[in-house]
Amino acid sequence: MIFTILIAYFLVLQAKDKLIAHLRRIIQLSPTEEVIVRNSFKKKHLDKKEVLLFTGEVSSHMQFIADGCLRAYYMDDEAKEHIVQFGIEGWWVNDLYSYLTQTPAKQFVQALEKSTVLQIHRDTLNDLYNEVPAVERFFRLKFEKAYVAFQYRTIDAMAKPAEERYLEFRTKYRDIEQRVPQYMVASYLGITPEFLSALRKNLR
Amino acid sequence: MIFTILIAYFLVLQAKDKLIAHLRRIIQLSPTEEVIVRNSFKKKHLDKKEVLLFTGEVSSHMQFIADGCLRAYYMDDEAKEHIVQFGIEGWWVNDLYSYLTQTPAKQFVQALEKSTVLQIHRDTLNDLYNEVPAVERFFRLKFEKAYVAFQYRTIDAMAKPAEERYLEFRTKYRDIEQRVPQYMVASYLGITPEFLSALRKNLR
DNA sequence: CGCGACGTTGATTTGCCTCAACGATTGTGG
DNA sequence: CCACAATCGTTGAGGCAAATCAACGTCGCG
Repeated sequence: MIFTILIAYFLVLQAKDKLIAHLRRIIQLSPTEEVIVRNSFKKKHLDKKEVLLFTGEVSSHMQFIADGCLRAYYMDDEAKEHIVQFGIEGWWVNDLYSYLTQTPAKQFVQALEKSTVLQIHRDTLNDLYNEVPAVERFFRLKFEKAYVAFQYRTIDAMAKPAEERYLEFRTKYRDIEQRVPQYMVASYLGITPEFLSALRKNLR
Repeated sequence: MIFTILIAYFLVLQAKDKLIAHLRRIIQLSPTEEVIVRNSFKKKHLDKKEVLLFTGEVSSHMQFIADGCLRAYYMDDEAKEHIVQFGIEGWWVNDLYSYLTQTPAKQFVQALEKSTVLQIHRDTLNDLYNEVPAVERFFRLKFEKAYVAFQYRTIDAMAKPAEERYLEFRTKYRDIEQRVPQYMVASYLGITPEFLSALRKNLR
């Protein structure tokens, strides 16, 4: 019993250590600030297939993935899934539109493996921006990067053929490709599983 | 002569007033801070078709459009243009990847009309983030919004047929549609001018 | 006026989708 | 631990959305 508690506590530390290391790669934090940041996040374990955010809910947390693999996706009017984003250790995942505008989410956020995320509530984070300005800088830089990444994804989606996009996905996210089923890669790329299968055959 | 100078000075003020009003819609600025911000930007006039940033150059400024209309676009290997972004009064335009990573731009930024932009140098802006933290908040919020917008554009590009995307563009950017040639709208939507023409015929 | 920039039209081709069926794994309850 | 059901990947036939190519009409403008 005590042993289990110790292990659990150790896992919390581990997860938060990852977060702090992640932040430190981009900004500087004083020891005091580090403590404030640590205390602002809560750990949450997710089983495989567990849903962290449902369509229709309002997203109230930012989520850092300490362990595991998640996806954000939405269902169109024909009940087809479209994957917006994958996330693994060290990534952030959310329906950001819902979070920012406090409107019902259009996306699901779901664990694809047993995962651990660190959550920070919107109000806590907004306070944190004032208490620890470096955190605001962190997110500014983060969003700049994320914005650019999506810009390129958009351009690619419109201008490049599926095969090229697949090959780029492959080199860029080799770790992800091996952890998720192929039909999800297809969904991420905006093509059908059948067509991706055909593509792959062609590449051999 | 003096008269011209007076008009020019008036235009500078006008342009910077627009910028300040733009910032004030999102953040608060003390009178002192306002002056600092004003002095950080330099005005630049652009003729129709003038290029503000060439592919291969490194983008060193953020640019606020005070007046006119610009586009950011890139050329693929087959020398075809792809429009990444339009911008009119009150928008920001740049090859952000180049700006952030200080690598050669892949995009052109070009005026589609006689335009006025306010430029701030990267170094100046980075200093400004420290001097006037509200500016950093402004850009964090800006990029959050821009990120979400591109996320939706990506999803739409992959999941929705061209006709639907065109109709959405139309309602969302009616002001832009009327100011730019139709083939640029097609390029923005990721379709050929011929196909857009056919679509429009179909809609009547 | 004449030229270049822009929009349109039609014929043909192609990239990707739909639907249906079938193996191969995986996983799960009895 | 096996049997059976899901889940996942693959194949192939047929169809549609959008691209390509070529030609032509119409402006606005130097």
